[in-house]
Amino acid sequence: MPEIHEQTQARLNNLSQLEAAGFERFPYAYPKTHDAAALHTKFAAPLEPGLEWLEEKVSLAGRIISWRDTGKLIFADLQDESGRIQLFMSKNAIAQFDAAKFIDLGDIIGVEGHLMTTKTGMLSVKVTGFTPLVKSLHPLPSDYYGLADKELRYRRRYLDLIVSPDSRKTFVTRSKIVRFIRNFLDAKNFMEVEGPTLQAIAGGTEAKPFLTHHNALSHDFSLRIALELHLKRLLVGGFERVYEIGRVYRNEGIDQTHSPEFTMLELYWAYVDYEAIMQLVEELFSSLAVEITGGTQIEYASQSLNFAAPFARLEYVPALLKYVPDLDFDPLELDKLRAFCDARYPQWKAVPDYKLLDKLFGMYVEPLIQNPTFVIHHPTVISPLAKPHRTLNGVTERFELFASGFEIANAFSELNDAFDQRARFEAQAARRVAGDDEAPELDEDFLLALEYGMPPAGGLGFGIDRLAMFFTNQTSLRDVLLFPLLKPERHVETE
RNA sequence: GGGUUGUUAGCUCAAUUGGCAGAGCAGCUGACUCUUAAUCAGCGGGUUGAUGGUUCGAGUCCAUCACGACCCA
Repeated sequence: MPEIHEQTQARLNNLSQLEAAGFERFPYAYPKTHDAAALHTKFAAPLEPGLEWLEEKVSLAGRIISWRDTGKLIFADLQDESGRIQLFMSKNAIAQFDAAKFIDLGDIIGVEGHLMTTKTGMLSVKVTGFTPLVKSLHPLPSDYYGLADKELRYRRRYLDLIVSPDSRKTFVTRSKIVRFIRNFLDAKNFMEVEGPTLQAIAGGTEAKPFLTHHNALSHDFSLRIALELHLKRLLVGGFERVYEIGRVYRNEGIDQTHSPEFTMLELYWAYVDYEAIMQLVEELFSSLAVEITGGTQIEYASQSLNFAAPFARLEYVPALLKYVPDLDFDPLELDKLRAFCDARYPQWKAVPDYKLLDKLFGMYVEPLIQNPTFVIHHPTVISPLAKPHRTLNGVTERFELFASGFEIANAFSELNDAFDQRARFEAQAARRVAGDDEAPELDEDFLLALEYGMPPAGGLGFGIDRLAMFFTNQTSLRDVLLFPLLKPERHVETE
């Protein structure tokens, strides 16, 4: 049994006192008529001092986050989802006034009364009756200092949300972003669908999957690492505009831009190519910027980023040639690239040849990109699901949107040549056999679908979380995830 | 995986060279009918993340471990 802390005991005693005064311990409902923000909107400051609107009957419910007892008059602040409002509790207006001293900071209570202003003109609820709804058995973090301990903020997000209005606002904005995207796509006649999260073969990108086991089927499954391959099956099935917003899982490390579980959006649009998707992305992101921030110029990590369409374009291979020092040959000749890198970047000896391209791009080009920019025409070897470029050799009709030095979207004209796709899967499978545990195994089931014929299509994927970082000006992914993955605290065994 | 760094009361933080573990808020008792980080008087509250070591003496030094943060790969 955990020891009962002094402060918890005091609150339990107060709960008993409230019960003795005739209050229920755990009431079932409370009839709210208003919330705090609506009242502040209706009665906007500045207000005259000493007003009293007897006819403005209100009832509110929320958490007590501040309590100033001056004897026969108590001022308290009530916080509900919308905001805060001051309670004015006068002994001669409340029958149960003496029981109010058993209310603790952090308790959730309901109040009824009418509106008034104080001597300083502050809008308050003059309380005529109150109902304790639930007692908080622990003190809240200081309302003044907030919750500074990041670990505690992540582990007990509810406390962070109670005491940090900024944190609460971040998650409200994130929700708005997702809603805006859904409305945007629904207006363009995209259909939202849901693919399986438990998959026999986790494909659609290269990442190490989480493994799990289904008992009744007696088979191991992977958690999905992307949404791609099942959405494409739906194009084969005849849906022409589909999207999914869903959680994907990648068994990799955690840092400021990576989380083992995160939310992706992928969409597929039949009969268009990557140019149409680029226009869609420009329209979506610039209108999203306006929706969330009021304009296309957004502040992120002390830079100003311009999300006004059209976005700049930067070709992948020419960018490498321009920005990688001493690179004076076609980097698609991987043998030469290997020798070049072995001489200059010995730390990459273990990096497979084809990944050197992205290593160089990440080192020399990505950090240069601040304003939203389409990087286009990625090499085929790093784009196993993208259609070859219709005129350029060795590259695909692909683009990635970068901003502030990192990727925020990835899209291409989708490969629908089943033979080409099979060859690229075989190359991945060969790497898997050679020990690359991020390379997926050959997905025969998906190839069969492609063999029935997938219409030409453009596809797009982006991480909702990283997008939320941009539009809430957060530099850590954890701060836009309500419950970021943390290692469980190890409690010392008592026996 | 490597480097740096953090963990002290419910919360936010102190603690000099290794020398009695402290403050503010929160809590408890009392006062107070216009406060808003309310104020005033008094009182409690600690396995200094864990384990071991050095030492007359460890929050402080050393080792290992746990959980974070930041930087790098």
